[in-house]
Amino acid sequence: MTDREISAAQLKIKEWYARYGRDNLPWRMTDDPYHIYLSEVMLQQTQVKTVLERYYFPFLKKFPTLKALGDAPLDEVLKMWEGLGYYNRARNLHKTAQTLIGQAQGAAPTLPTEIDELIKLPGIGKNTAHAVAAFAFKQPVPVMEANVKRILCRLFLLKSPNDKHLWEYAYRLVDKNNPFDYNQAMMDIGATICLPKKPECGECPLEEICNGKKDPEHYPVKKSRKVPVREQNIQLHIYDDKLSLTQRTGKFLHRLWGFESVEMPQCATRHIGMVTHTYTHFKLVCNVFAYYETEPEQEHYFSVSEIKKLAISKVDEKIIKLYLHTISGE
DNA sequence: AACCCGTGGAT
DNA sequence: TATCCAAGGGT
Repeated sequence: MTDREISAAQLKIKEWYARYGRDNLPWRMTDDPYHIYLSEVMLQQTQVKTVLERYYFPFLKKFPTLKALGDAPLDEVLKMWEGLGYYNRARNLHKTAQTLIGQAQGAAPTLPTEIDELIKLPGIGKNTAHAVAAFAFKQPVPVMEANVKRILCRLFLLKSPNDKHLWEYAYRLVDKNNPFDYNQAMMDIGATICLPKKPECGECPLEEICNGKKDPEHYPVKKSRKVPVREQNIQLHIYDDKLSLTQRTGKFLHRLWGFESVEMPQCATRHIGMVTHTYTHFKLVCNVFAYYETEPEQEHYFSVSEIKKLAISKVDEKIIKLYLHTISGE
């Protein structure tokens, strides 16, 4: 594209954004870098609707500042993240807040304004660093996430480009006079018009210059993924109407409370049902067994109301639900 | 570079 | 119901 064509496209984008942009997103209406940073992390691989309706406001109410976040116990942060998934994000958020508190030496902690400093912080990759720089600090840099990626693939007929290539296109197109509006507009166009399936090219401000408008769904090529099934036996240790839960230590669902799997359930257990849960890379099928103990054999036992205070993953929530359903039918 | 890491919206 | 995939990052 020539410079003239790029300028024309930027003008179209700007005009479209003024009329159709999503102007009610709270992280667009604040200047607080911490709020913008939090939204960017929450929105990683997560839809706007989920963050907006269930997580953004409660989290900020509980942790209004970087200082409040870093000073809080990690388990409280995880509890506010419960159900949002990719829990490493919560851990890295907490770690980053603590790092910045340390660097502030008693003053109020602040986020760095430069991309090369932002990207050193855990949980901030190239895109999030660019997003914070553009949205919180008005720097003339592009973002390059799922929406922008799809638009670029269609504009320039890219089937499976690498990120380096995509960043080159993104830098060429960004409106350096209006990086905030430009980037927000690109994400809105991707989220509302340039959809993965059945994009509405007739409504798109970039239709004239788009090379992929004839067969947009061919760009980019979608990769199929197969989801292997894993079977597990879950043995509930029950003592005095309380359940034994442990805090996970591995990479998967790290630090969340839940039930451990066993090779073989002990004798004197009762099969109370099955629970399935589909993750991105595998499907879990759990056979759940109840084991009633006459004296405590595990470390921690929790009543139902005590469990509600712990951060628990969705599959363990399903197991608890099955257990409650079982005992209510007795 | 390929794989791991969660959950739910949308169709 | 099954499938895709979302404001990605870490390893």
